[in-house]
Amino acid sequence: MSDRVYSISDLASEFDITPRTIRFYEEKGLLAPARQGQKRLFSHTDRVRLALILRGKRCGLSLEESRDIIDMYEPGQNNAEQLHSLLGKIEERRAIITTQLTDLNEMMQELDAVQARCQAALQTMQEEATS
Amino acid sequence: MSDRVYSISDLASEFDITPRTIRFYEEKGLLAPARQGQKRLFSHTDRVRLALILRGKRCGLSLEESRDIIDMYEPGQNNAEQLHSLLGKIEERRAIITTQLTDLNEMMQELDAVQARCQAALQTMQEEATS
DNA sequence: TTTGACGTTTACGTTAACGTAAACTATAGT
DNA sequence: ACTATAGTTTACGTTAACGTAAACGTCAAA
Repeated sequence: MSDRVYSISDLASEFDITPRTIRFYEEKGLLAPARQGQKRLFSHTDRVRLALILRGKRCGLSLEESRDIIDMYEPGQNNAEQLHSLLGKIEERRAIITTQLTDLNEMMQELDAVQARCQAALQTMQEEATS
Repeated sequence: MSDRVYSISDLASEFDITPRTIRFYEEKGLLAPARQGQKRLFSHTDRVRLALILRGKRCGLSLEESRDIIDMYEPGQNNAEQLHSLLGKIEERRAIITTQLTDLNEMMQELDAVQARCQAALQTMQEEATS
């Protein structure tokens, strides 16, 4: 377990975001870095959480959704009811992700088709030019 | 070519959105339905465009991004420069989609892992109860 | 004919996710 | 001692994507 710590600007530059963004995530309860005096000290696990938040953003998740998902990853409580609740949430999220995967694959295929048409059109123009 | 037309509430109820949302999309230039007097008349292709917008939303696209992509699907201009520009945009979007697919698959695997742990924990509880 | 269902425009309100600026602190280098 | 660099809090500003409400038109059914 590396106990390397990161300053706020370390993480900001690494993930290409602003310190303001990181403070905002803390304000919203998505991060809870340690402090040294007033300064924030980010641990390795803080860094991982930030990466998870940003991955969520790339997938179109809101910060609240990202937090919900990240919370799933953590040990959490043990009683049966909560475990069942968690399993339910996992199924919900799985359904959403499945839909997204389908949507993205469709978009990808459509882009392929458009690309092919573009290239064909350019090819035709080439031939006309050399005729 | 079915020339069936749809009212605003037809589409709103079909796609489970409000008329306000549809008017907003028109205001932003994403839709341009015909008119019969003041009333909007949506054609089949309007309906398809709306479906594309909503699919974009499910993938986390902004309305502007959705419009850009939908515009790609249309015949558009012919000159070589514009075709090259379009091919460039297609590549950009393809890269983003590829990243999203990777991200989503990662999330899916992580959900699988959490699910397995949950089920194992429940199983353990079951066994303890019957011992 | 009046009521209801459906449509319209106009315009202000709201939430999320930050941006931006002010005013301040702390510390390392010259 | 002075300055640069990096950090802090507080607070108001901004944009996207609608929600909500007001005030009105239209047309068929009771």
